[in-house]
Amino acid sequence: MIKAIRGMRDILPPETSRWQWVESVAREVFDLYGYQEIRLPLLERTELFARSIGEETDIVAKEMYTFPDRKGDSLTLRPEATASVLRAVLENRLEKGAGVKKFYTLGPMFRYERPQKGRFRQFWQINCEAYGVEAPELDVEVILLLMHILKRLLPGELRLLVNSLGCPACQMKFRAALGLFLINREGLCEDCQRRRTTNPLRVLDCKSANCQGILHNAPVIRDYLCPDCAAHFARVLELLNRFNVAYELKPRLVRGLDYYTRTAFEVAAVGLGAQDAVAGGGRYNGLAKALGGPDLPAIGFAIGEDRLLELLPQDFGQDLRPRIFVAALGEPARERAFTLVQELRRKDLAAEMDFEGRSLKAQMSMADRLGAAYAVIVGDKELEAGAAQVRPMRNFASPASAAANQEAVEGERPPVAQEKVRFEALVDYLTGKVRSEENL
RNA sequence: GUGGGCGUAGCUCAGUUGGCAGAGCACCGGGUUGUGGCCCCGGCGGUCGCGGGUUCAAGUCCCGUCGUUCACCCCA
Repeated sequence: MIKAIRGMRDILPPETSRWQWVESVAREVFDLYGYQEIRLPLLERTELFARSIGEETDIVAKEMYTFPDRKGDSLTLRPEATASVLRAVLENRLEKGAGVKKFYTLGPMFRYERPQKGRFRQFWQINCEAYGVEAPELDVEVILLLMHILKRLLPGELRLLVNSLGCPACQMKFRAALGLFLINREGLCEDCQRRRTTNPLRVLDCKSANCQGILHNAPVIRDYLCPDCAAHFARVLELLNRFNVAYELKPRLVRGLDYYTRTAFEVAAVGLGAQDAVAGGGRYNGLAKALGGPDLPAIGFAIGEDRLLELLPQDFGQDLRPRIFVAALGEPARERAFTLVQELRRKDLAAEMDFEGRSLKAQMSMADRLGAAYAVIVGDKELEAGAAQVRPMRNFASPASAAANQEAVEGERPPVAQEKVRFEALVDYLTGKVRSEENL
């Protein structure tokens, strides 16, 4: 048997309905904040990611699905969406004009990593990007939007972590100071000794307790922010306070992509294991220019949809149960039932029936298992009488009442209010019943 | 890329010192010549991940390999 390749999984029903639910909520909130959807190719020129994410990052250096196409051009399955969105915006001149330009997109990303809890080689992101405005109000609006989506979906506690990474000038000063600090430190773990040269910022959020101890007196980026960056960050925090958004200042928060500037944030959740970041984002004012475009302020975030789904309660999702199950006995009745099912569906009522000529008992059992609200029974007797039996199916909701019922009637079938309804009136009768119940 | 755990029925898992491959759930049928939840009876269902080796005999021991899972690393 051929199986799915490593790190790639099938998302199956009923799980898919939970995904649809999440996506519909996200779309609603995006609408509310004035964001418009943009749909993008999954493949881009390798150069796009190398230049935007950073040659030295792990993502580019060892985690991309990169291969030559038939012509020999180097292509890459997108490892993230930001670079693609910006490319599309610049290519189509969407940044032109006054005001903030707001976009969202969602879909699969690809990274060649070792799979583990909450980490897949194909994973899904819900992505938000806003361009053209430098004001800290936009930073806050984007964070509010993110928290809005998450709070509508998740009952559990979320931690919003916030930091400022400054502008390139601040970063240069800070890197120099950090490098100086690290160069004389003894006792850093093996990884950090490597990071010291490859990616010094990463040393800051090493998980080793030992390293954290050593880093206790390390320089903090906040002390290296230029007056503009400091003012921007102060304003962001002030507004978060004003809107009662709980956050934690995390001076050591750095992000894995080189393009971030100023505001950086992350949302962590409990219950996800080691991969506890549900969403992350920040400002990336320099990226458009780095890609050969204009000077374009930008900010955005990505939600890890797979991880988000992991946190959702099991009963989240749409009700996919059919309203009506039509049980038929004998060939003429099946013929009638098939017509009835189509008529119900034309009235937008979910209806099902059996095509295999199974016993009435088996069909009733199917109706129950599918969760139908009503079973319609059609047999020779009903055809002759010109009226079908309509049986409400949800009388025995709880196992307790089922047991009580069983004892009460002692061997006899529990009394169910089963009605005879003439075929001509059946569709209207059923639509009426179901609609009135749904409005309760 | 590194380290540990685990691969047996559709699912969750048992399987003793190597000796006839099991249970629960699910599914199908019957208990009711035409009525769902519970209960009772019966049935279907297996390349024991794959390849090699040791042995009279391997799900069990050995080697390899693939997958999976958790952690490191990294990130959503």
